[in-house]
Amino acid sequence: MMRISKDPAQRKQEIIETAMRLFYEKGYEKTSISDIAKEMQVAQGLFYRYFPSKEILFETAIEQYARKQVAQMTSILNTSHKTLLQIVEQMPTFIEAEQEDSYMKKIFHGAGSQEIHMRLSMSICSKMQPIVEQLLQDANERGETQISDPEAAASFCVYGQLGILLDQSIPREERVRRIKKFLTEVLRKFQK
Amino acid sequence: MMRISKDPAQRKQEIIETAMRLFYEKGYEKTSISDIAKEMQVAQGLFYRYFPSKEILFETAIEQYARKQVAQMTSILNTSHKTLLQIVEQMPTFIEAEQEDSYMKKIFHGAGSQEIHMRLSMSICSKMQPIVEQLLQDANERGETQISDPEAAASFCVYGQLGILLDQSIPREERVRRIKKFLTEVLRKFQK
Amino acid sequence: MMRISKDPAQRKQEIIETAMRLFYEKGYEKTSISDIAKEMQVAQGLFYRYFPSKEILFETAIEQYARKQVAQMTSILNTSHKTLLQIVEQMPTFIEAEQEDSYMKKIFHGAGSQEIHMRLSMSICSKMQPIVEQLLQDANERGETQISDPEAAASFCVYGQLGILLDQSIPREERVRRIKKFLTEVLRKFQK
Amino acid sequence: MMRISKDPAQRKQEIIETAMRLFYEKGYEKTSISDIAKEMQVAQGLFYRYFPSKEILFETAIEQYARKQVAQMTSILNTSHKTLLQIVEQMPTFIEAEQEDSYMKKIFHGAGSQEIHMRLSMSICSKMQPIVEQLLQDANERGETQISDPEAAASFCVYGQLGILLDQSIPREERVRRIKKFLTEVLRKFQK
DNA sequence: TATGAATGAGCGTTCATTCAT
DNA sequence: TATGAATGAACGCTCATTCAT
Repeated sequence: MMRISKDPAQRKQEIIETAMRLFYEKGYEKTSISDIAKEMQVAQGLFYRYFPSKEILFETAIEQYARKQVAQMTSILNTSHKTLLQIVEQMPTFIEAEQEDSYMKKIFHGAGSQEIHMRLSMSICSKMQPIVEQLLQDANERGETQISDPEAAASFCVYGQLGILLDQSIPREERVRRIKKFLTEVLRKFQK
Repeated sequence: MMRISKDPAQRKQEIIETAMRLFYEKGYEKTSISDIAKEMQVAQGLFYRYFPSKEILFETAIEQYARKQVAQMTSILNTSHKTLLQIVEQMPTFIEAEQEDSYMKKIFHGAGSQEIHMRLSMSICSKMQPIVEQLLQDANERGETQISDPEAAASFCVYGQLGILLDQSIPREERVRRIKKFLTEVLRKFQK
Repeated sequence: MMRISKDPAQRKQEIIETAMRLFYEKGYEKTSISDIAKEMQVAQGLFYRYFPSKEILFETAIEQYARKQVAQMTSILNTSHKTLLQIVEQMPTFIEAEQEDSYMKKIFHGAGSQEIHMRLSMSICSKMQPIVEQLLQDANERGETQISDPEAAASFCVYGQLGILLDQSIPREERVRRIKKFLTEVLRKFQK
Repeated sequence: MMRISKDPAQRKQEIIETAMRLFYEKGYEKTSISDIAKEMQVAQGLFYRYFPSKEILFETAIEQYARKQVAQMTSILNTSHKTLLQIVEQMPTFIEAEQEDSYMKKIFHGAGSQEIHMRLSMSICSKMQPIVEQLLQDANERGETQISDPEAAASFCVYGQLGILLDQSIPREERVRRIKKFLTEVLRKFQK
């Protein structure tokens, strides 16, 4: 086979993306290093120049994807001061936070490995919770709301979305709309 | 090895329990049928008289445990008519719904396979959501509350707990207390 | 399960027949003792009261079936003195020698385990060869024919049929007809 | 263990030959992949780089050996025009068509797995029949013979040899001699 | 005689990982 | 940096056979 040298960072990224796509399509355990190498048209051994093991790759990939999603979702936060209601309105949800990632487009829509789906969702949630908690505290301090347990509240705000989000019998936009509507409703009740 | 015949139903249950314990301790993929057999002091082949495959055992076990938990949690429901507030107060949570199950005692407390933990939690949540949704609808019909989207609300009530529940830096009873307190608070705001 | 006692000889025969049917349908190696027991609606352990091992059963069954077929084919021989030509005309071939055996009906017609098919054919051929050899010697002695190497001739007469017999693109009766016609033709040339 | 890389084509052939030898010595089912690997002093997993399954290896090997044998037997055919009698005289038989193949030398001589022997013989016969049929038709067309059913005749010529060939009580050369003598005798009778 | 739960050895196959080139 | 043949340890699963009842 022809030998193609690439920029290491780029190669690494290529591996992560190919792997995630396959992990999502077939599941982690059912995706072999050989599958990934075949897909990339590259020798199996090359993999071990970039990752010490399959498991590390998996963690790295999940982490990277979760981070990307969180970055997307929080992209509106730091630009200016907003009320919670505005944030709820404007913040992209899990679903909307997808863009160019070829496989990400599928992940909250159709079938695919539930395993990865869940794992990624949980990773995203655990990253979002402290961020939301801070938002709630800030709102409390601004006198905008009166929430007695911001940590618990953040848990409900973040993880509470999962039930609707994972319900694939509801159309995609509908899910987002209802989540936002519900959060808005609750929020109003917590405003002074 | 000595040959000990047992009642098939009992043997099957014994397999489920041993398997779940090991799955929880080591993870699904890292627990081999051989491990389970060794733990039971039984021939490996015996397993296949009771389950056609490891995967089926897994599904069966998760399903059984989820069902048990849900039964526990909903045990107070059918006895009499109660207000939502009473239900929230009295309903056992994930955590409290543990009793005799040798391994269940550990699962929401200490370490162990996140994988099984999550999988079980999700299974329980997906079973609880429609039940809670019905409770909310009933309360609406009784004129007790005014919740515009009971399905979304149920999602937040059920899945929303996960963030707190999974936070092992908080002591166990504390977690339950805070969840109940938060739910009660929100609920009050939705009462007419 | 209900316990049904049967005449041992009958049970043994029942096992042979069930086994042969399954061997034919699925192949020897792919048929398990458990399959046979299930098919007979009988406990697995029962098998070992009648046969010391699966392999012995197989040999016994092949032998019995081959013997039956040979008996069929040679049934016309001992009744009276006949010329070779008459014998060829009247002798049932492999194919025609089938009767009541439910599975035998299929064996030389449609699909099924080539393995058993071949094994049985070979067993039948090896039993037929010395018989045919004797017929040829007798004919020589009667002055009816002049065949220099009756053993070789018998080999060609018996095994030679296989090519046509196994050719399932030719209709069943056609195969028999052509074999008999060819043998008759050759035979005529060997008559003085 | 030392790591010895070889040319893939050569390795594949090495596997085929080792496997065939073991299949012949012990039978197909009783030869495990592990046996083959041990014999080759190679890791078991290596096998699966070359063959997707044991069964495919078997078919490949039988096919290859049958083809080789047929090529040997038909090697004299295309060089020039010959009469059937000359062909019979000169054509190498099954037995003579063996040469360098280490295990082939044994196969038509001594004991060994009847199973492989038969399977190979049948494969060779089924390949030879149409070739012989064509030879007979050509002879008919040349006016050399008058054979009414060349297909049936070919079947007898090819498969008919099996009885003698498989009779291991007769010395090897003797078997060949008698087959050729018999075929010659019959052939003469079919000449005009 | 019959049952069927239990045994235990072994098999085909997979795959993360290594290493000579 | 890249290759891909080779390793070797497991693993899920099957099944002929045994034996307590």
